[in-house]
Amino acid sequence: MTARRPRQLNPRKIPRQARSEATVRAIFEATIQVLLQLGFARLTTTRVAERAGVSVGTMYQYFPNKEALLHAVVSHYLDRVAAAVEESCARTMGKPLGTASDALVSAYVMAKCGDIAASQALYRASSELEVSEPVTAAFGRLNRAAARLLGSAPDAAFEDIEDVAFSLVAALTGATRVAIENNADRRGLDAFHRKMLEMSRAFLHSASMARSRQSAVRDERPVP
Amino acid sequence: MTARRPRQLNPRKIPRQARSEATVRAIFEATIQVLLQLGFARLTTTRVAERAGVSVGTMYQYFPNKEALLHAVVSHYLDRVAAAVEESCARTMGKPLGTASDALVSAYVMAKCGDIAASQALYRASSELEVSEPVTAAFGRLNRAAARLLGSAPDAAFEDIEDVAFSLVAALTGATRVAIENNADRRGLDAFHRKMLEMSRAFLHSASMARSRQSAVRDERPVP
DNA sequence: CTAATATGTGAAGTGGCCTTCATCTTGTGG
DNA sequence: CCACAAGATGAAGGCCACTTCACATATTAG
Repeated sequence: MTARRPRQLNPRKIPRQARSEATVRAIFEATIQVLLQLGFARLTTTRVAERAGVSVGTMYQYFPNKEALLHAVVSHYLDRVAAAVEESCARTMGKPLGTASDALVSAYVMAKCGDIAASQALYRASSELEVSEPVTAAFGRLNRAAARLLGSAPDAAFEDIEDVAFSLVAALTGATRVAIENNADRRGLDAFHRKMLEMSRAFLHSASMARSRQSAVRDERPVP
Repeated sequence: MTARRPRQLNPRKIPRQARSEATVRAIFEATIQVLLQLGFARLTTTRVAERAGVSVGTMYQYFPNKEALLHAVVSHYLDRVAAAVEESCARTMGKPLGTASDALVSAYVMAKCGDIAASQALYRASSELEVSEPVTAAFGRLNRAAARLLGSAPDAAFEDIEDVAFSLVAALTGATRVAIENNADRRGLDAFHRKMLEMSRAFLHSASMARSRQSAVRDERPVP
């Protein structure tokens, strides 16, 4: 419940030389690799450092503790996904509903499937260990982007955009998670992608039509 | 990947007297409570035993290790959810597509929301700690039940029932997870429930119509 | 080139948690 | 009522991971 942060999560020191930047990158990648190969339960600071080719002490120079490490890795990854979706939404503002729907779905699915290994690894990490805050933040960004996009479609009108956007994004993100966890091969994911395009379009048209019918009865004046 | 099971997961002993059955129940409930109040990372065998009002040794008489405990709790919970959905599907076989869709969605959402606390707690646990096997099993049951249900609808025909069922169940389960994790109040969940009913109907009708159009073109002979 | 600063090292300390087992208590069949 | 089985106890062992810190090495500035 309470998003308490009893521990320091900010980097203890920021990289100033090229050498240390490479170190931090190596630690990031090592974290994902360990997560993938050994799972969260067997991810230890020593193992990550070893895999990254640095000593444990080095790791603790940039991340005050293990939790901060996971937090950083998850946040960095979610940032990229959210940014990709936001950008796609921005490019599609004002387009018809079907186009907007496709853009939203494809941007998300492709961002997640661009690096399936990383996605799988981070689903494992993000689920537990108090990293729920960056997950919630990223979800909020998707939610807002979707709501704005839907609101901008000229051929649609929703009476409860918030609920529609929430449900759509929940279905999209949740289903993608299930698909990636259960069905990692490209073929299955392609089929899944197509079905999600269809599901989103169908849902949005249905939700939009419901409004049209009602508004046509209630008041006739067109939207400004 | 490999579903290795290096550790014994079966109960070390099964309860024979009423006393011990109560003990096991108490341990189950204590596990959920600890999970909810302290999170997975701080769930320890000692704490669960303490909360259950028994000693650690007692716990180890029924569960050979911590992992087995979590496995048992998660499996038990998922069994109930899967059974509820299967039963609802069985009752709805042969009904029109819209009815079937509603039954599937409502059965799942209500099973999950019946005990929101437990659902939240178990989402935390099931994500990590090698309990993915019961999750996969339950998902498979839902998937098969959905596929059979869709196949039985007299007013629908799908060219790829497997993909449709998979995507629908993925969206349903994934979205519900997101909703429960993000949005625990009853009001929001009710709105979510309604939207999922709408999404499922819209998707299924769309997927079914696509088939109708194609089959009408390709061959005219009715399905046997 | 030298001092100052940034970065890297890894053995050792510390604490917590899982698990065991010798022993005690409670229930049951004869 | 007794003996045997089932159930319960919890202190102690052992293991393992996180984290620290005194010291070594590399880089940069002047």
